[in-house]
Amino acid sequence: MIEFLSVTKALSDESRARLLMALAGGELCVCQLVELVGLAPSTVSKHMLILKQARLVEGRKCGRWIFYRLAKRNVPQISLSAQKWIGKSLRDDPTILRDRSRRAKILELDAEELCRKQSRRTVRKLPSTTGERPRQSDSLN
Amino acid sequence: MIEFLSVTKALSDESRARLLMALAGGELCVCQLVELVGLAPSTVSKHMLILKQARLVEGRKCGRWIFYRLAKRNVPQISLSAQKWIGKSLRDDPTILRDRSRRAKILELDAEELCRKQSRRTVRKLPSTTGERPRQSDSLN
DNA sequence: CTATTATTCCGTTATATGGCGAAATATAAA
DNA sequence: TTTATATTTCGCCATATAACGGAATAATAG
Repeated sequence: MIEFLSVTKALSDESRARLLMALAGGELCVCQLVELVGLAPSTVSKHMLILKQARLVEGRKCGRWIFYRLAKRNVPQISLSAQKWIGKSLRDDPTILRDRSRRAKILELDAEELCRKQSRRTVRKLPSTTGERPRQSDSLN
Repeated sequence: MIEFLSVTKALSDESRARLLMALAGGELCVCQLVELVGLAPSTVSKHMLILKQARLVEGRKCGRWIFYRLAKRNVPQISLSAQKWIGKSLRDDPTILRDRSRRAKILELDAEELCRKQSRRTVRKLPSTTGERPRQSDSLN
C-alpha cells in the first residue's frame, strides 16, 4: 500500500507527470528539465526526488550533471505498470505533445552548447556527448 | 491532463484506495463504507464525491440509501484503465485483504444494527431490506 | 588554491487536503 | 402533517504540499 501511494502521489501532480513523460523520450539532465517545465531548479529537484522515491525514475551521475531516465532495473512491479499506464494515458495529451516539441528544441540548443564547449578539448568536460550520448526514446508506451 | 490528474489524485489517498477496492466486491451503501474505513460519514461522503468526479465509481439511489459501485457505463478510457491498474496493484495488499474479510462481516450484519451503531441515538426500526438486494462481486481485476 | 557551475538541501510562504461536527437535504415512516 | 434517518454540504482546523530564494554540496576550470 505504501508503494502504491508513493506512486500515485508522485503521479498526481501535473509538473511531475510532464517530467516523467519527457523522460519517455530519453534521459535528460536537471537543467534541461528546468528549461522544459519553467520551474525553479530547486523545485524540479524536489519533484525528481519524489519520482525517484516512487521508483519511477533513476539518476545517472556524470560529472557535474545528473541525468534522469525512466527506472529500468530493480524496479518494483507497481512502478513498472505505472510507467506503462501513464505512458498510455498521456501519450496524446495536448500538454504532453507540446512538451515533446519543446523537448526537441531544448536538445538542439543543448547540442550547440555542448559542441561549443567541446571545441576546448578534453573528454571529461563533456560527459554525455563524448563517448556515449544519452540514448533517446526510452519507451513509455 | 485534467482527467488524468483527477484520477491520480483520487487514487493517491489510502482511504479512497480502500473504498474503491471494497467496491470491487460489489456495491455498498455509505453506511457500510463508513463502517469499513471507520471515518465520519461526512468524510466518506467527500471521498466518494472525489471518486465519482474521477469517474471511478457511480452512485445508485435506493430510497434513503445510496449504493456506490465501480463505474461501468459511459466511463472514460482513463478511468477504466485506472480501475484495472489499481485492481491489479492492490489485489494482494495486506490492508486490502483485511478489508475484504471485514467487508464480508459487514455484509452479514443486519442493516438495522449497522445504522444504529453509527447514529448512536435512539434504537429504531429499519426501512426494510425489501426489494432488491445489491449484487456482489463487480470485478476489478 | 579559488572560482564557477549543476544540483540538492534548508527555511519560508501560500494553498490544498483530510478530518470532524453541525446544519441542510431528501426520503421513508408514523 | 410530523418524525426519523441516510446522506450531503458547510464551516472550521490541522497538516501536507508545491513553490520560491538562498545556502550548502560536489565537481570542473583556471
